[in-house]
Amino acid sequence: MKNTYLEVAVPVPLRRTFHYLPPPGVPLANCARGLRVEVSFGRQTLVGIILGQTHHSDLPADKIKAASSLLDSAPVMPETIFDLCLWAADYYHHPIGEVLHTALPVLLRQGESATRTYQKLMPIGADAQAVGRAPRQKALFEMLICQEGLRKSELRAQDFAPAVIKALIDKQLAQWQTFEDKTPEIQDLQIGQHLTPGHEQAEALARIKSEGTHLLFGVTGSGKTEVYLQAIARVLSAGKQALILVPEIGLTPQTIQRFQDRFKVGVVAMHSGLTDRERLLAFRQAAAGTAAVIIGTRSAIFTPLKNPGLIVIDEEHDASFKQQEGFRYSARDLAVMRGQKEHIAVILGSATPSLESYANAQSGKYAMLRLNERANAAQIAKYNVIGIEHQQLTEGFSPPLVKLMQQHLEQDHQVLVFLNRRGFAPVLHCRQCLWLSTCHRCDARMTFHLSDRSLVCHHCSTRQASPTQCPDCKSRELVPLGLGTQRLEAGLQALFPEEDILRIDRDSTRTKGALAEKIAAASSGQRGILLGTQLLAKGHHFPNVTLVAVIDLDSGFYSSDYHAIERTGQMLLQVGGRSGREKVQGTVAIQTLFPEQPMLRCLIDDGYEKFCEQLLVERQANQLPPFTYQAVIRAEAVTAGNAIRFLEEIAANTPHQPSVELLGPIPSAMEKRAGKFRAQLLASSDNRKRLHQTLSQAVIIADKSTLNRTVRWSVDVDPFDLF
DNA sequence: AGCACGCCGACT
DNA sequence: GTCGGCGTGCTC
Repeated sequence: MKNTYLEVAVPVPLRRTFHYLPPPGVPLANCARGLRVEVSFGRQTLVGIILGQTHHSDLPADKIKAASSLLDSAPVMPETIFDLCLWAADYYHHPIGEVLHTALPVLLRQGESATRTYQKLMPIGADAQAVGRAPRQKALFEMLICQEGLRKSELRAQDFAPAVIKALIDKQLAQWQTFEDKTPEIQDLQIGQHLTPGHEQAEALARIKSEGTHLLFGVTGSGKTEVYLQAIARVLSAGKQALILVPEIGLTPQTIQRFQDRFKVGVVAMHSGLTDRERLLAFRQAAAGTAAVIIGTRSAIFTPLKNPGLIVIDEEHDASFKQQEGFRYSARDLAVMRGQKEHIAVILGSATPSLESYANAQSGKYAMLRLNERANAAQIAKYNVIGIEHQQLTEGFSPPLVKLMQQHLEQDHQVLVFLNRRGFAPVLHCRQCLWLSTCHRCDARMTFHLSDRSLVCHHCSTRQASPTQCPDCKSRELVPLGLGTQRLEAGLQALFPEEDILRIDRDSTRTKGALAEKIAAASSGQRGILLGTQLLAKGHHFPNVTLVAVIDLDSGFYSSDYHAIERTGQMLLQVGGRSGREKVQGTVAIQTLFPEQPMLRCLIDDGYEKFCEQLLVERQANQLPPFTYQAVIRAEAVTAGNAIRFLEEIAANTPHQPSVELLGPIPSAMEKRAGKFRAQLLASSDNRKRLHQTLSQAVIIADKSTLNRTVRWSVDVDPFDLF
């Protein structure tokens, strides 16, 4: 009779599984797929997951260890999530052990029980005579029999001394047994009052099927959230659960509150602020069906649901849905795949959908649901492009912009000034010898911060005191070059001495709660100037802002990465959505050196949809995604040249596939970052299957390379950007 | 990734 | 003489 081994995925960065014998005393039949086992692996003890059983192993039988213990009696995740992980490991070419690991809360990775358990003291036998004469022991024993065991809390309530309990156990008349907590049934949901849907919202709701992916393309203020809420209410009334994913920046207490207000009970949030214990609790509640609505960020896509009904991805274009290191999955794409596996509906919502989702909706792969009207008659922002080629700028502001700002302020409105660059100036410069403040760990300039007169590298966070004289020529003529938010703040102070100015960026919101506080102050403010970075561009609405000023568009619009223009277009529309309210039209003023840039004109004059169409034409002409598929192998090494050499080895040894192109390797746009030299190899093809075959082969070469000792590398399928 | 083994430099 | 640097080999 041949040996049967367990095939176990272990959390190590190895693209293979390991064979173990069942734990001592555990029958093979109990070692089912999806159960966790504790195994000794090399000199360490790890928690692995059983993938299956096999009769074959390349290893001699005496080299195969037995697992030390079985940790579950039921799979830690439902079959569908398990399958999703297997699919993701394959699709993203990432080690299966690490993928399964990321799908579990930390405490489950460490071996904690997946279900809530409690201990009960159970009687052995039923013969009260066996107790003898001890009256307390006899009373306890009789009570154990008629109550079918007692929990610790019940024993305490009945005042049984520990010595009495111990005596019964010693006489072998009672023992502790572990029971699984019976999870309470889903509470009676009280769904709050819905708003009356507009006709577009009603139509969108009517078109949401019980299965399939839907793109909810709704302009800002068109009431996407109300559509989500009512779609969720529908699945809840059918006794099912809903999973909502929001961008990292969007999971605010207000967002959670909005769902709680509508659904009263059973709303569970999964955010970075939770402790490991709280995360496990949320995971169990979702898995047991006691949580009706689960709201979370990227990693919540792996949350098991007992009765899955709907997945919503809000702001589906947002970068935070793509993990940018290690296991580089897209939670949005996994959501679509999960929806297929669980036969439930997926709603991707955005005012500025990603090109790929838009294209999928146009081709009919997703159902397109449009919301074109803003609720309560609010108007779409007006765009005002200010060419600054021939303008004399004062601290970054052109005269027409200053005038415009004055007008809005005089009407007691707020003005939001947007610049995606924090600090005072992006570089410090010596007038005498042309020295520039560069970072020694990165190929980048160090940003000058005036508040503490420091130089900070925004790529590796290196901070040093700003020199008072040039390190090279000792001249004292050091001047800050360029604009950052701190400098704009000073400039605005001089231009508008009477106005309140509130700066909101990562530097001004370091301390916990500072961001929420400033946002609240900004939303309730009556008049004045708000100034900030990306932080301000997302999510929050400022009802009294009527003018948004984009100080420098050009750094985003012109980039070697073809994704940049799409992102900048999304940003322009998103900042427009921050402003205006009922009956007051918002204005977005944009300063640029190229006011006639065709794509900018297209976005402003014809709208986001035409902008997408136009970009898709260009992408098709240039054979770029979504018309082709891409993957990047990224590498970084402390030693210059090692990353490139490693990728050259891969490029040279990976068998060529028809229609698959390998481009590079090339040094990354910023070759040195945080002391590491970085390079990348781009693979692209119009044939997804062949691209993945190539990647599989490339990964084998990479694993075999002797350079991979000193090179850190990862595969990035469907990269979000090419830097 | 960890973790151990193993062979060459500056110190109690 | 040792403590410890990180090269390389392996993990069922």
